[in-house]
Amino acid sequence: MSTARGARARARTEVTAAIKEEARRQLAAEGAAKLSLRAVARELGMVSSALYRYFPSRDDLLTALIIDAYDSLGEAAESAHASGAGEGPVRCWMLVCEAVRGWALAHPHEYALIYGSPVPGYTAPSTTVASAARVGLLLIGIVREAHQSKGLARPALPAELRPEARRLAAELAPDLPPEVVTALVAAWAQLYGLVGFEVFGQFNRVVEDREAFFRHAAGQLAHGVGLVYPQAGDPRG
Amino acid sequence: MSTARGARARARTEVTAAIKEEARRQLAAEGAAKLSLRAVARELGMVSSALYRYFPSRDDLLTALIIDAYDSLGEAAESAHASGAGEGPVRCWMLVCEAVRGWALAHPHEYALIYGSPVPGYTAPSTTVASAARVGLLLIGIVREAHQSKGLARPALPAELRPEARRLAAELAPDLPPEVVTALVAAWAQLYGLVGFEVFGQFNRVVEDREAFFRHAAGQLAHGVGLVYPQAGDPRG
DNA sequence: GTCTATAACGAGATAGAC
DNA sequence: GTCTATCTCGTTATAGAC
Repeated sequence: MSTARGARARARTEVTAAIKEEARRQLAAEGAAKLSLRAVARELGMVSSALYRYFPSRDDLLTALIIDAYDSLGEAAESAHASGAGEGPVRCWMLVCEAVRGWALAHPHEYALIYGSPVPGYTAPSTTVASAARVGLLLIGIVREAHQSKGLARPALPAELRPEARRLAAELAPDLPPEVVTALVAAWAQLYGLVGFEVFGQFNRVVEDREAFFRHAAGQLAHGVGLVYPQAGDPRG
Repeated sequence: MSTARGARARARTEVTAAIKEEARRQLAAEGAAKLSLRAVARELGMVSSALYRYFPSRDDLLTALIIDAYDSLGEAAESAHASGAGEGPVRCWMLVCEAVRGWALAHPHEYALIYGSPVPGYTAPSTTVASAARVGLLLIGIVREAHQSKGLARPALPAELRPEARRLAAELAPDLPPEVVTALVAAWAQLYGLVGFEVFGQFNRVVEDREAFFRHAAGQLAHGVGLVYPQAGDPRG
């Protein structure tokens, strides 16, 4: 709010950061279900009641961690996307998918927090949706770029799914063909299936070269939504 | 072991079942992380130490619940598969996928137990692998049937993934083409991505007609592993 | 042999008085 | 912000009923 932030505000953000950092440590050790304000306070040498000046409840601390996790993942995906600017939609798709996987492997407990089992007794407030949508918006943007440069095939769509496809397109990307939006939502879920299986250990003793495996599967997902490698002499400027 | 089981053995299995039932109730209410032997015992009117006659530790109770969940899912998938006998591999694939989804929606907490975030401090013993493999073996069997009746296309496979594909085929299904086995493992993970997103609420306010959406996505997965609808005059007897 | 009950341990959470 | 009394937990040792 003020350009020259006072020492008070600075101290507050520092303590807030320390609380979240310690909470993330506990998340890794005990899981989200056992996250306790008291334990965080003890570890920080504070008294539990003091924490309530920073987070009104345990659930608010959880919400803050969830938003941070979504934003951290979103930033990783966005910077990967930016690094592929001008190299075409397929390349961007791959970079974003690999960024999601890389972030998840580097932050397995935060990944579990946002894409794993729901925390019993906790329901995320709508405050989280903006951060949660970042990767999805990025994927939509990639497909849109391909669509505008005519680099997008039309996936098949059975008649029974046509009403739902129209709904999805109207909700998420009215400028894109409904078949594409539908395929994109499916690919989105499937991407997290691949990542989740690797992060949660389902690929242990099954898949060895997980990076190559993932690269191939992510490429197949791109194909499924209609992304194709740019033709020689493609119309894009 | 004995054909005429005595009253002792019968009582034992009954108490064991009651313990697991109550544990499942707690699983739904509080999550696996907070599953407590004492609470189970209290609810059953027993004393906590008595439970140790049935389960040597809390982790063993958890393991039993995990095996039961895998077996329950496996049975659902297997009976769906059996119901489609003679209707061709694509039909069987769809039936199994829909059975997995149906079971997961009917048992969300048990689904979270086996395919959600790992339980902190718990690592599943190798006792669980046989039950955990049932759905996977079913999918392999479907693909094998298609392969034997020449109803299987060969998916693409980049050179970089060829060694891993050979490893996977040797491990999981030496009689099937490595490209197919690789695509199958990817489809397997992607299937659980679709199911997990629905069960864990990621599709809330996004996908409305989830059954039709899933059916289509599962059909695309079948296509991805090389399954094709039987041709007119297909060579299968 | 098979089970349940009592009691206890060490560790941690929790509620409330001060 | 501190202290304490009272909960919870997993687990074990022991004793006794059937």
